Amino acid sequence: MPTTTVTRYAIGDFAKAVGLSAPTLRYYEKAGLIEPHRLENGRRYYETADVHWVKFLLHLKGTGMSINELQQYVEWRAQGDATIPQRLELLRHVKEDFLVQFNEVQHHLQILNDKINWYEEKDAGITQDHEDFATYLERFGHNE
Amino acid sequence: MPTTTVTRYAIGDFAKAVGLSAPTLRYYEKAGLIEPHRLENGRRYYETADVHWVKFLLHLKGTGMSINELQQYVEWRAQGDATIPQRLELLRHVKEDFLVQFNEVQHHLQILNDKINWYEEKDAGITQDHEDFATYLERFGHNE
DNA sequence: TTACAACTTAAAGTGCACTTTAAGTCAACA
DNA sequence: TGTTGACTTAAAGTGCACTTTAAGTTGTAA
Repeated sequence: MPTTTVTRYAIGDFAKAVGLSAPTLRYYEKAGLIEPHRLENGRRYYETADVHWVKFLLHLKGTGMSINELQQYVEWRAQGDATIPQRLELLRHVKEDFLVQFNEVQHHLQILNDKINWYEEKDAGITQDHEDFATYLERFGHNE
Repeated sequence: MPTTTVTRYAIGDFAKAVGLSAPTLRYYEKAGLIEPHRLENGRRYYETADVHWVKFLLHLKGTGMSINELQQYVEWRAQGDATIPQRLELLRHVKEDFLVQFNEVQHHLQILNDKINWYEEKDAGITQDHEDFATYLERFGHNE
């Protein structure tokens, strides 16, 4: 007689598994992003598939999606394959916004790096008569 | 008799020049990040150097520095070259945090891209009997 | 069996970075 | 000369994503 064991996570263990707090999981649940199962005593439990789902949500969130956008995505998902075009459009839009931000942020890093280098040169080398940061930036074509 | 003209920006024009709102500029000023000059009638005015300064602040902010960290930076800056080591340490720390975030975010993008591609294949190709997203990710070694 | 940790809910609180409002002064143009 | 728009201040409000609190129930180890 074959048996299968399915891992059931209590909310605290699940929280550790996905790197969120239990209150945050309840908050996401209220927002409609997660639908845990319940034991007979009313306590939530989660399964392995839920771990993957939450981790995927966190990836989307990490690309800049708000809770509201995630809600929309999840809603469409619940409606089945007919909403795949909508979901694709949403994700493509998220990606476009992401790439814009990504480029901006790389430029911010460049300036940060330049400033660090400028301080290092100023700190190590000839302190007097040192060119200012604006002039320094120009030498690399890093204007503004 | 030589004369020089210095460009003076009223707060509204300055706001446009740096891409912030006038209230935000007043907010930054209260936080100690900007020190505009004043006309005799009490109105603020800004000069070209202030444009560069605010843009630089926005670069730092864009790397993840909070208003509080910017305040600390500005405070040290006002104390002169003796605080360059502290400023360097702060900026290096900001950079480290940034790079961690940057790597994470690139991974988020990868998963987003994978999901978009998965939808595109599912949408265009053989809809029935399609492998699930987790299996799809494994094909590329993009686990989780 | 007792005590303590983990769970349940609803509601209020937090932190950040602004944004808006209110009430008033001032400047520039038709 | 009047009226419109831009400025001044202090204080209150907003939006987002949680986090904390309060009051109670339940499961587990000593």
